Amino acid sequence: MYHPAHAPTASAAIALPAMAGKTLFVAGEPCEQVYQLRRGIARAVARSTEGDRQVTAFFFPGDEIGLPISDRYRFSAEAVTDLLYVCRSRHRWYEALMRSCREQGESLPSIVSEQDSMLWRGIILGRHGVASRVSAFLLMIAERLPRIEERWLLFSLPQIDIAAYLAISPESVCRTFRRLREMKLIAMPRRDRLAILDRERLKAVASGAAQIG
Amino acid sequence: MYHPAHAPTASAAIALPAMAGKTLFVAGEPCEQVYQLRRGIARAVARSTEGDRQVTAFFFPGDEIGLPISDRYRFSAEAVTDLLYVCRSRHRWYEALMRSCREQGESLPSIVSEQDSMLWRGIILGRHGVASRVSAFLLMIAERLPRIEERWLLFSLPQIDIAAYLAISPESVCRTFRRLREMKLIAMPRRDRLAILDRERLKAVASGAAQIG
DNA sequence: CGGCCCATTGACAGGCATCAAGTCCGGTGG
DNA sequence: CCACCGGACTTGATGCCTGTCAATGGGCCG
Repeated sequence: MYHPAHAPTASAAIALPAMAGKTLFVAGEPCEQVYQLRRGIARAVARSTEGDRQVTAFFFPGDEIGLPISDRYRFSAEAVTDLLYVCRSRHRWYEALMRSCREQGESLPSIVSEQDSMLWRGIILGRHGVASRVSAFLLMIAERLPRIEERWLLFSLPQIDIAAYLAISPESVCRTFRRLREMKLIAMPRRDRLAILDRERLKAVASGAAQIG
Repeated sequence: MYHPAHAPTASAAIALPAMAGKTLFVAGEPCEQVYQLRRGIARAVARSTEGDRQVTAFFFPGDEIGLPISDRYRFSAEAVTDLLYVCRSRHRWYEALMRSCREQGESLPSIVSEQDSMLWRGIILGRHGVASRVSAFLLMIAERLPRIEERWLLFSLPQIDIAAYLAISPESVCRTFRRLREMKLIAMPRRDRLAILDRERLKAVASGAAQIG
């Protein structure tokens, strides 16, 4: 059915749909709701003053988007694929937070999860070399992509969004995918199919220890 | 006496000293304490598997370091300059969190602060061009550096650490500083003195709208 | 005074962004 | 069913940026 994430889930609620490309909320708006993703992939988008658009995070089923820890959203959220999601009010989210805080012995998993995604992007962007960034990215999201069969994952992210996330050009993303395919580290028979063939060597590339091509 | 920052402050406690370079805590250790900085500058350091060292954040007086939202520290913390700091136990921090949460109408400023620092680094690293990164960095920290007189700030960060934060080479940091000086956007008569001479143009460079040299 | 670390400057090579075409694919309408 | 179209992906050629290496300068401390 659906599978229980680390954050408390109001599973009785009916999930709402959103089409690919739709904006869930915009940075700067007062945050009255927190969104929990049930199906599909969403992205966090930051726009600086001059049209400079960056994708700062991707969200997957189970993730909570737009935690109301501040009074306003700190990024915009958009649907990458078609989505299903549920909303909870700011107030109810806080009640759940307090409860889970007491029960789980003083830790705040939902907040850690959001923070990790930001910390991770910083660390990936801190690496030098396109191959390193792309490989690290693949290893990161491979764990969250839905599995089709044996080793095939449903990989429905446009390269454009990957490029905006990794702060490299779409052409470089494409070229790097090709090299990784040629080296048999990954397989991508179709646009939306991915398989990690050699996790160890991919890790080596991600850490900068191994070269490409 | 008791001076209400965004996070409750136990100002009666005697501040502890730490020499420049000392490690406050190491990533992965269970976090039993949260550190509040009173004086000096500290850095967050992330090490990936293979000696790859990145500075993921800088901390300034008033900041809390190592929030125990997880059960283990997610980065290491080191003193950049000589420090004064106070410690609070995990448990007392949670009590204060709960209290401030109720009083301040459901928002968590200390957590927002930590998250913002990570979000910001990601956005700065997402920009292309060394000039852009350095300028954005200067604008960001200028607001937190202690003021000596009129427009002079005490700028006690080694360029090595700036380079590790911005994920560029120390040489590039140095060259960019020189160009910014030549363009009269900033002034640095000494290693540890900084003045922002033309904030608007510096913003233009940071956003990528203006070129350098 | 000497040693060390950091900052500085120059020369050079390589990587990646950019520009420009061309291809593939799904969707739409005839 | 097919022709068309637009967006995303692919591929190649080119130039700039920036990392790297190397050497020098400068401040601090012992």
